[in-house]
Amino acid sequence: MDLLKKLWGEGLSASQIAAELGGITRNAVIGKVHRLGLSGRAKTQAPASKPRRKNGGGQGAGSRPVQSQPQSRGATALKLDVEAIPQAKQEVEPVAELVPMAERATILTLTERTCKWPIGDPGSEDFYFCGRHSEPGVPYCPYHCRIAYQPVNDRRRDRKSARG
DNA sequence: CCCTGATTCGC
DNA sequence: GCGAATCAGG
Repeated sequence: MDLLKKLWGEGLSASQIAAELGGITRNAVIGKVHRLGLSGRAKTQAPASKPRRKNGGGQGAGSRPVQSQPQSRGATALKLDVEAIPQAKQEVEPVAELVPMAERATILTLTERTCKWPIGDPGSEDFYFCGRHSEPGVPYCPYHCRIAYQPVNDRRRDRKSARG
């Protein structure tokens, strides 16, 4: 079965699907979705009267000088090990997590550049992802990067010293 | 700025 | 048929 069709049906965005499938761009996903005739989703643009190519009479799309752009588009697969994240979190002592509602992310809104640090109990309604900006390809925001990549021993030492 | 889908068009 | 480039909207 076409995973693409499935995911699209699930309501995932094109970029999310592209990341999920890996190796393809969101353009490819959209293009395919269109060809499959699945495009009609929660249409954001009802009026189909949107003349593209403000260029004029040229071939707007196909004739751009693609030269210094071999494949460094958005083709990077997300490949986020979401399942591994909660486990890593267990090693972290209760951090005072507090992400503004506006910045929070759900599994559906994570992208290459959103922090995927899980907050709250997975499965609960209070569960969400940090969602703050991270460098493209980097799973966490700077703040959570420090936590995530900090040696476990360091964290434990930190805690032990508090006991006495 | 970042993201979204839509469209066009060379391959 | 595929997908990159481009566009347009949020």
